[in-house]
Amino acid sequence: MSVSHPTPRRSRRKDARPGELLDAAYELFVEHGYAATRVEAVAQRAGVSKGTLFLYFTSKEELFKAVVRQRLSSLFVNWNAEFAAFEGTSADMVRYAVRQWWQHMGGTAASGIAKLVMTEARQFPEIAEFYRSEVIVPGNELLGRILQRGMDRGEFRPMDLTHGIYSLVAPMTLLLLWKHAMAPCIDPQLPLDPQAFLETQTELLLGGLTLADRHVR
Amino acid sequence: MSVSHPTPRRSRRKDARPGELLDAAYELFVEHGYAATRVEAVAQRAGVSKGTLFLYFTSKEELFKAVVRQRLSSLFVNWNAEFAAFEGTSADMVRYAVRQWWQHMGGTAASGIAKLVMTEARQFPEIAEFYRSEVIVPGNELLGRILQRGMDRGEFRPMDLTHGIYSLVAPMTLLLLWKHAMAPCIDPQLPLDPQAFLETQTELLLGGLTLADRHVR
Amino acid sequence: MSVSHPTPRRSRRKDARPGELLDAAYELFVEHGYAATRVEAVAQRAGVSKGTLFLYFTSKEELFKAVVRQRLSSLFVNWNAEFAAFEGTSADMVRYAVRQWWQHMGGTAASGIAKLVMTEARQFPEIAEFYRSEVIVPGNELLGRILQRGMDRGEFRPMDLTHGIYSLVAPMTLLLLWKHAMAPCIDPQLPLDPQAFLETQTELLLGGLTLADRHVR
Amino acid sequence: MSVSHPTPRRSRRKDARPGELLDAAYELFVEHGYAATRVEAVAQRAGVSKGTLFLYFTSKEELFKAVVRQRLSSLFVNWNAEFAAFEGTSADMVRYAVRQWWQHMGGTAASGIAKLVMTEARQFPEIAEFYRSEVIVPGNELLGRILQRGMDRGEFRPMDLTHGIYSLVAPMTLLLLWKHAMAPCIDPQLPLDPQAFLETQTELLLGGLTLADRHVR
DNA sequence: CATGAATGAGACTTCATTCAT
DNA sequence: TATGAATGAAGTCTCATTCAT
Repeated sequence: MSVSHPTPRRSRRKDARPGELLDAAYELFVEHGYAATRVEAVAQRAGVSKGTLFLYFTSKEELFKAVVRQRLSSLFVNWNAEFAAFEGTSADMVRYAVRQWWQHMGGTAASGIAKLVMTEARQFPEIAEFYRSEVIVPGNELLGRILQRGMDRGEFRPMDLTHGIYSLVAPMTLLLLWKHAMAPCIDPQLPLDPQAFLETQTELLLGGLTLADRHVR
Repeated sequence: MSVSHPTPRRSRRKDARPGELLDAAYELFVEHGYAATRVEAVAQRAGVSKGTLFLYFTSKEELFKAVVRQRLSSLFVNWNAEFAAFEGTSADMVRYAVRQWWQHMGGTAASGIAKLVMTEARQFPEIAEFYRSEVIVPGNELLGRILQRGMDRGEFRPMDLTHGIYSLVAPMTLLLLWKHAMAPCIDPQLPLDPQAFLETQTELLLGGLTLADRHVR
Repeated sequence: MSVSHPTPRRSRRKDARPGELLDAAYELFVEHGYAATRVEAVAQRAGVSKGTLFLYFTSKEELFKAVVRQRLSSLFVNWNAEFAAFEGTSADMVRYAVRQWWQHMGGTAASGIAKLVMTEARQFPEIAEFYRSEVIVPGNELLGRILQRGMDRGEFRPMDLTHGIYSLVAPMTLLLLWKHAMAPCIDPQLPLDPQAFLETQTELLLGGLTLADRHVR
Repeated sequence: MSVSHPTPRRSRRKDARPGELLDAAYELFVEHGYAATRVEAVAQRAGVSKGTLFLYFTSKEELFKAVVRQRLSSLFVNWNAEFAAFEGTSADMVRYAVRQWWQHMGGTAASGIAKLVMTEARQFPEIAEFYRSEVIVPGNELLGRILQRGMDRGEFRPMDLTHGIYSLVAPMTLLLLWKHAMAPCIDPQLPLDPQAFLETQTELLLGGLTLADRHVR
């Protein structure tokens, strides 16, 4: 409202634009879904006109794909390295992985992407495929390596790897949905503390996975 | 043009119309989402004209709500009674509940409703509220009663009830999403046997929940 | 302006619509060209709304192609038969052909099509090809047959058939352009009586084509 | 950023700019028509930015008119003088005129202007009027003078001057259209050698026009 | 009841034109 | 003078909804 600095209407900042538009689009896509989001609203939120948006993205669909790409890229870039160098029990490794996930994905804006993909995957097979190869596959492989390490080292009991992986994925997925689909509508009535739930759940799973003193007696 | 004898073809099954429309709408809404589903396609699939649809549903939105309502209603009608009379270990009760869920919800066409609610809840708060009161609350209460019973009877160790409930809900949710959001796009590449997964997961949770005879089974 | 008969706004006449739209579109396309013609204007002139137009033609481009197709089709349907049965001098046959052309093409609304094709052929190769195969080729063949007949019968002197054909085509083309491109803009200042010109031109050509008493002495 | 020595690159050929833009615009207008030509494409082809174009031409329409004006101006500048001094038969004069036309108009890039006028005259009456006064009128008068000379000298038989003129104009017009409207689309299938056709056509007309020594040549 | 032709608001996208730098 | 980012009016097309038959 203050007109102190003469903010130029046509500020020349071509490099900043795409990011601003992407951010605006992300929020609106997550909130309203692809179809119900009007490109004009995206432009408006980014502080530019309709036409400007099309200067950077050739179509609404391209904008959408760009949003997903931007938010997902470099999600698993250095994770693998980190885990390769991990020293300690495999149980701690699982705990660490879950905590990392919350810090870099579940608890961040990136989580909205998951809801977006769930919601629109069927209309945009390209997006689904991208999500599969960029998130699901590397994520599953990472978790799989941890579980395998545990079995190899005699920390975890033998198990079906796929089931083990999805056991870890399930609570994460639940939280993503909760956060973006249910909570915004009915939040105060069904509270759920994500981190506490994640921790409890992890321990519960580890209890089932670890050999511990199960067969001791 | 000739109206010689009263052709009963037209009035074939007037009363069935709303149901046929609801079925057609359900399938299309699940497959394409609310926005991408055209009312004309619904009418066509139901074998009537576009105009006829508006004879039974005042608007697309009403049609959508009717679909959700129809699919959710009477989902928990007699479940509670069944469980109230249950005799046996609480672990078996959990196993039974999970199996029932698969039989009546997860494994059936009704499961699409979950995807629908996830995807459209934000656009239709009414739907979200309806889902909450008709599915989430009764479902949670049911599971809560089972877990409480287990604790009361000394079968399960003390736990935070909410977390326990969601531990059971998580794998179910994962499966619903898998089925309706990811699988249709990327199925063959990431196979997951739902029932086997459910069973494994249940046992894993029970292993963590049960107190005493952990290593017995 | 008279409201004698209660003309129903939504008169049900699905079969009449395409023709009305085609007529309206024809006039506007000829007058303003493809790009400068707005579909809404076409609809308006046909007395319907924008949406109605798209009920019958999937796009502006399809509408355009339909216009051309409709106006060109059946132009050469029975001409050939007529000419095959012609008896008389080949010179009379040429005169007859030119007169027929004026009656069925040059002097009618169909002539606007020619201008349309000239104008838009480059943006619509499909149209150009259609015009070639439906108009140019059959037209040229017809004229070619007449000239060949004249040569075979010793009425015309030997000539390059292609040049002969285009000699006949040239004045026709000039008239088409005159009518649709120049005349509407600068008419009163450069008068040209089409039929008289055609006749003069035909006789002039025939004078050059016929052997007559050229080599008599 | 450094302004050490005055870089003459930018001011390379300021004065050439309008000409380059006009050339680029001419080509694109001929190729795609007025509406389908984007000013950005013109600027790009001229090697400048969109903004620069508007420095020289206030609007797309002005650019178009400038193109036509430039190409038409000085087309008939010294022709008349040339013909006034002509010595020889009037038939040769006609042959010479036709050949000149091909050399300076029909066979050159200037011919595209005719197509442009044909296609866009209705949208730009100003252009039509300009074409009339700059091309049609002087052209017709020139041809008219030649024909009149022929009649005055007893070389040509009496004729309607207007018809005579258009008899000469017709094949030229046909060629222009052929070149710019049809040939680019359907060329290889309907070949026509312009110069040979022109010559044949001219002789044919002369045969009809000349009185006496018809059979001499 | 049923139909389906007709409507028109609204969405995406283009592109001539402007203007701060 | 030159740039090119930004604008916004205008155009094509979609689709939920209406209504005469």
